[in-house]
Amino acid sequence: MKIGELSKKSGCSIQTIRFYEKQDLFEACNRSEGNYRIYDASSLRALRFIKQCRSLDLTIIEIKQLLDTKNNPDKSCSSVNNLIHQHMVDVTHRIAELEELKATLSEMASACTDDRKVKECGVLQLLEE
Amino acid sequence: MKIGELSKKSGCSIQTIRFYEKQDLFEACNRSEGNYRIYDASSLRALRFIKQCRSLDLTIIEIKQLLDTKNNPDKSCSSVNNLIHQHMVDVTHRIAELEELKATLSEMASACTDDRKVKECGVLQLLEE
DNA sequence: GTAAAGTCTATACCTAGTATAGAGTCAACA
DNA sequence: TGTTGACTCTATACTAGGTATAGACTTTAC
Repeated sequence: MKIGELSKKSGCSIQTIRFYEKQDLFEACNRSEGNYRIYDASSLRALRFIKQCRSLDLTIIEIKQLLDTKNNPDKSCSSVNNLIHQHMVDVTHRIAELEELKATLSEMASACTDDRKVKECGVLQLLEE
Repeated sequence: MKIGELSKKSGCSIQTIRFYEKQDLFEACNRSEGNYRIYDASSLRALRFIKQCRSLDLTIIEIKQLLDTKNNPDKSCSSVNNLIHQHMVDVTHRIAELEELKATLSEMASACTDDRKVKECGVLQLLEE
């Protein structure tokens, strides 16, 4: 199949597929006579794996590490587990930050609920502090 | 005061201050004979306002809009209130996304809690799906 | 034969800065 | 007076993960 079909089947845009290839995340594939990229079912599986990882917000570098690990089936998988665990810690931390931000924004919003003039705006006054 | 002092007093790095100036977020100031930027107390106030806004995760464009609004003290402040409100909605939305991600990661982590071989790793198996 | 759709590479752009190189300025000290 | 060191200047490149374009080429359909 050509890149357009792979794009539709995988849900990744054509540019993204080419981008992953350039990042060495996705193997450069065979080319047709006219220099078109030609993919098969295994390309689709590989791309779906990458997409799954990205949906977990793993970075491209981390995904490369995972792929590298996958190529050593007899090694320990602890690095994989650690990666996921560390990500969970990071996400938890980020949620806490955003909760704090939300509280600040909420406080801010309640400083000026009605329609005033700019010079009397409670929100702007809080921002000045 | 020179940029180094402003940097220390504001907590913004020197590069960031120059970056804000280039983005027209922060007014280009007077220069000394030797072409050094010279700031005063009002520069510090302006920079602190920007920093406060950035800590709320407002974009540079949004901050520009706020500054523009601030220059019209007799206009309505509703755009300011809307901005803060919309941001709260966005942050709430982002938190929900991250909570979902966290749940997925947690499920994933529990698929392989012990130290196995890569080919038996529960996490990698889930990632293949 | 030709038009439209698809693909190719290369490049620029996005956010909000950060990091660097290479040059100039200024104050203090010998 | 010379020089050292700290500070500042501009310009440029880089970060992450793509997205968007231009201009050329290939393939398909009528």
